[in-house]
Amino acid sequence: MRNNYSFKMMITENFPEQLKQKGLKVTPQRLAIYEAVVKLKNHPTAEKIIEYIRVNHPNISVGTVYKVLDSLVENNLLKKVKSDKDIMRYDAVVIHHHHLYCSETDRIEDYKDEALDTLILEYFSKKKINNFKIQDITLQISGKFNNT
Amino acid sequence: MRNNYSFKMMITENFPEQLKQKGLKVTPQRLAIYEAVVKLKNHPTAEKIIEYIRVNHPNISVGTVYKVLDSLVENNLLKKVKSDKDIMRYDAVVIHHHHLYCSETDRIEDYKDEALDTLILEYFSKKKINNFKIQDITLQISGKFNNT
DNA sequence: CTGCGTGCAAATGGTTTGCACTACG
DNA sequence: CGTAGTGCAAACCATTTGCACGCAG
Repeated sequence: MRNNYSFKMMITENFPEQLKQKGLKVTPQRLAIYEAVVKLKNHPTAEKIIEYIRVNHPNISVGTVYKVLDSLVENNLLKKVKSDKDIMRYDAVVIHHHHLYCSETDRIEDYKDEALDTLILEYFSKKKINNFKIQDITLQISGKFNNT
Repeated sequence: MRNNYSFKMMITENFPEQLKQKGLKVTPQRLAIYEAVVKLKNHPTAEKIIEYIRVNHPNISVGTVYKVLDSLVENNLLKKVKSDKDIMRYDAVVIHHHHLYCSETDRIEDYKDEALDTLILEYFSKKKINNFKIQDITLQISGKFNNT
């Protein structure tokens, strides 16, 4: 977490072990679904995940996918991402980071910037908000990707 | 927009006139729905809005409420607010501002802070994001309200 | 045995859509 | 007339739920 360049690397580190630590059993369904979220770029919807795993696991049911996603989010192994649409999307990067949104293309990219975080934290260490205790600040940065 | 203390005041300014400017007809339904969003604190859901207007307008239908909300959002007279749940909520404050979230109570408060905006803008005027052109930055500030 | 995890299908619930009707220019 | 706006009810669709089965400890 100290180095920015590799903040996405930890997402695949020993997922089965993390399941065990949380008291969750290691099942083919959970492995497949987690792999789908990691491999699929652009913060997939449940639908995309189902589509992806169906190739190698045609028998995993829709209900199971939602149940697994919920339990992984609850155990902080995945994160839910709100998009402009009212469809939930999922993110395998669970450490603190921001998001770049393009409303035209529905593309969502992770954005980590510790200098920015520090700047904002410093600001709020001086300026308090009335009757509110801050726990977390996440930026939604909207704009356009340059043809990539 | 220059003075912070009154940033919520403009929301009620001559709504019928704004409708006309956008080429929308002034109807009792639109007035009632807009009034509901303004009067109801905490960024109401469609359900809360329906509940509110039902008292004085028992015959406005659910479909109409959704259609009116959509058209007002499209014409920038209201804004959609994403909450943790997958239910849409609406905000009568359409100028740029941030949100304070309390996940425990589902409370959402508007937060305007031009000094903070300036700070962040200055930061990004120096540091560019690769392949991305920023159009808007919105903060989601999560935390807890102090018993108010 | 005990129970977590799964598959399946039905149910749920917020939102949308189609269509006929109305009011107003 | 012509059309934007509305009411109503059915449809939609992402997600949830209930339940029976299966597998591992």
